Amino acid sequence: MKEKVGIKKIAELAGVSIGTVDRVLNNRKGVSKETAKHIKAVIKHTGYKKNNVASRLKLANNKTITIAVLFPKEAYLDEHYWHLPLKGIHKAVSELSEMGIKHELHVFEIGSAKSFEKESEKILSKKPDALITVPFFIKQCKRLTEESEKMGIPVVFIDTEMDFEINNKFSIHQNSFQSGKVAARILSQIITNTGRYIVLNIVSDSNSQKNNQEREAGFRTFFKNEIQTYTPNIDSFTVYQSEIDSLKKIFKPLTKTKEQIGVFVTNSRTYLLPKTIHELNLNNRTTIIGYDLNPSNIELLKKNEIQFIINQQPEYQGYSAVRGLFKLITEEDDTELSHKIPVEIIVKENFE
Amino acid sequence: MKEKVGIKKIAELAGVSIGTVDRVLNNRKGVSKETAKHIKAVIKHTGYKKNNVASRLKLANNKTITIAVLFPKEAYLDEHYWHLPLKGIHKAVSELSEMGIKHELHVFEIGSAKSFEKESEKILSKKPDALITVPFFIKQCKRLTEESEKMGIPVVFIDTEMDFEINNKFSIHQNSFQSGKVAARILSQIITNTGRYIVLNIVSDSNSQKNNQEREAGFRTFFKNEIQTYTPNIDSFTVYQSEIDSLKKIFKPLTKTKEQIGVFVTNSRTYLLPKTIHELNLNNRTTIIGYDLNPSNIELLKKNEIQFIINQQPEYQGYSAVRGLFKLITEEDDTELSHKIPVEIIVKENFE
DNA sequence: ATTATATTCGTTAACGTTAACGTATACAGT
DNA sequence: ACTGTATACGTTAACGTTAACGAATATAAT
Repeated sequence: MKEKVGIKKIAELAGVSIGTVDRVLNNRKGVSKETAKHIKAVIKHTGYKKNNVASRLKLANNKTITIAVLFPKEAYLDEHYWHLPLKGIHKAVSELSEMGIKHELHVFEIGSAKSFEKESEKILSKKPDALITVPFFIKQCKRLTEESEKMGIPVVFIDTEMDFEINNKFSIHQNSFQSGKVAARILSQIITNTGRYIVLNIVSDSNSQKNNQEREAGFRTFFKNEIQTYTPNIDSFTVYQSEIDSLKKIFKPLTKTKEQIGVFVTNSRTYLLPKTIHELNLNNRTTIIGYDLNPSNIELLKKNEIQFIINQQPEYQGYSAVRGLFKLITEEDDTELSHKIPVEIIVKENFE
Repeated sequence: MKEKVGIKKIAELAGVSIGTVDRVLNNRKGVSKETAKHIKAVIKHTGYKKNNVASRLKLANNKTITIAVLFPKEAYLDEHYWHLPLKGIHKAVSELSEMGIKHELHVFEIGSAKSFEKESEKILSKKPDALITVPFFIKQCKRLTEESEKMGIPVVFIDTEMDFEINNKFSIHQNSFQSGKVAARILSQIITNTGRYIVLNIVSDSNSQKNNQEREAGFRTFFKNEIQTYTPNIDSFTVYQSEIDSLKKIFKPLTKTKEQIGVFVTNSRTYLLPKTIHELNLNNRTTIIGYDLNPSNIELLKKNEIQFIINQQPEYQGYSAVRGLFKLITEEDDTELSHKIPVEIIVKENFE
């Protein structure tokens, strides 16, 4: 049975008032060095831990924790992928609302680094307690983290891996390399050594390619490390979303063979492929694995025109970003702010 | 900007003291019918919602929420499956400990309905605020839910589906039927129409067979509904764990063919199979899919002697049972107490 | 020496909810 | 009418933390 020790007990043991104890706990000035040292010793000795329920009750109104969110403007749209992490953020914030926490959504244009820069400046000028965003624009994100570092504002990047190194950065995302390996494992079981493998990067203009590259690297590494018995032929293609018709050219040659085809689409634009596959009548010997449960992908999964989707649990990412930040701010514990999202495989039957 | 309305505001608006408001909120006696009605009207009108932070701060010491947990005694063992939901329970309880919540673990013998009965009686006599357990013994669980219903103690069953119907029951588990279908989907992609399918029930004496049956039913239903082009040969076998050597008899005939073999093990004892497969030299054309990430299964997955594991997120089940109960008790919201656990497919690469 | 200014600390009133306690009124029984 | 006892309510002190306010003492400036 642990003694419940609060600020009062500490004060009593140290022979000072609770006011003074509070001063050292929240390191406010006004305490002599000696007493501070003494009180700290008592605190350590008793193993005192702040009661956040009491603390937040007191602070909820005058010191609300404000979490700024900087997302692509598509987050507003119900049907869009970016809505999902936002939904998770909403959920966490509403669960914690009694603790005095709120969030403010700012949006930027996916294609415009300028708009990202502008909004991040606006956010920082408001001095939020924390920031959740997405590492799309390398240079701007670097700046942002530097600035917020100076201001003592923690930043959490979600969803995408960063191709730059910053200490003290927080990040919640799936390991792209690993997910590529998982995709390869699945396809390899189905296609085996008798079929063909195709890696498809369907890109839009402005995206960070880091994720795609890592995913492909993982995919190829799997075959290198795990498959000793044969060396499969893996062809990679990059297709711009604006020139999606070129998909036909890629798959046309395959109509002449009878082999199994395994396609690994390295991002969420997986839904752009099935039409072509269908038109070329390849659908009964093609297995498609891609990313993300956006409505289009779900639809095609249900129709069995996509066979596997790798889910990144975007809603959970937003949720745990908020939960993690709250823990960081209220108890200086950042352990929940840099975790890996498991690679989740989804098939048609997951929706039944 | 919502007006923050607390008990004080209600009192002011209703022209009574906060004491009286509190009395109607917690329906304690001592309020005249008229004033009660009036106050209730004001409450409804303002959309008042209890501040649980304040409430729990006040109540944490004298009215701790006690959650009884009745688990197989294997839950004590780190390496055992039943340790995982318990771990989740621990996590949630520790997160909520400041809110004044604790749990008490009681254990029963997996083989003994008597011990389950005995412990549940012991638990009820202690009048906990809630109970989390496992629906192993139909009759005893029925009794238990009836008794606790009378006493107003909510019960949450986790992990396993129940084959009995009780209203007002809470349950957190995976849909077995669905998981069987997912397993079938995966195997069907790999084995196709050229190979053989085997469903394996490795049972111990006393287990509820409900899960196994449902999983097999889902598995078979998949082929019935989804596969029009061929009718695969699916053989089912039941093997007692104590007579595990009989596995050899089952698989011996297959050594004479060259076909692909897909084995669906309907429970967590999947780890008992690979040895036999290996000994019969079938491992390079056999795909095994089973359940649960116990250490043995993980080991074999890493060695690629099991190819797929369906995870039921047992830790999360325990976690959300506690979270859900807390929400039920503190805000009469039971929405989080009857949810489905998604079917999660795990492969070797998930561990890298 | 006297006043001004820092430094160090204790006191106290909140935050919103709870419930024990106290008080006022009504109504019963004698 | 008088006492006893419900009944209906208000008052108040907690829960643990926070921080504004003020008091006391020390140090510096004149």
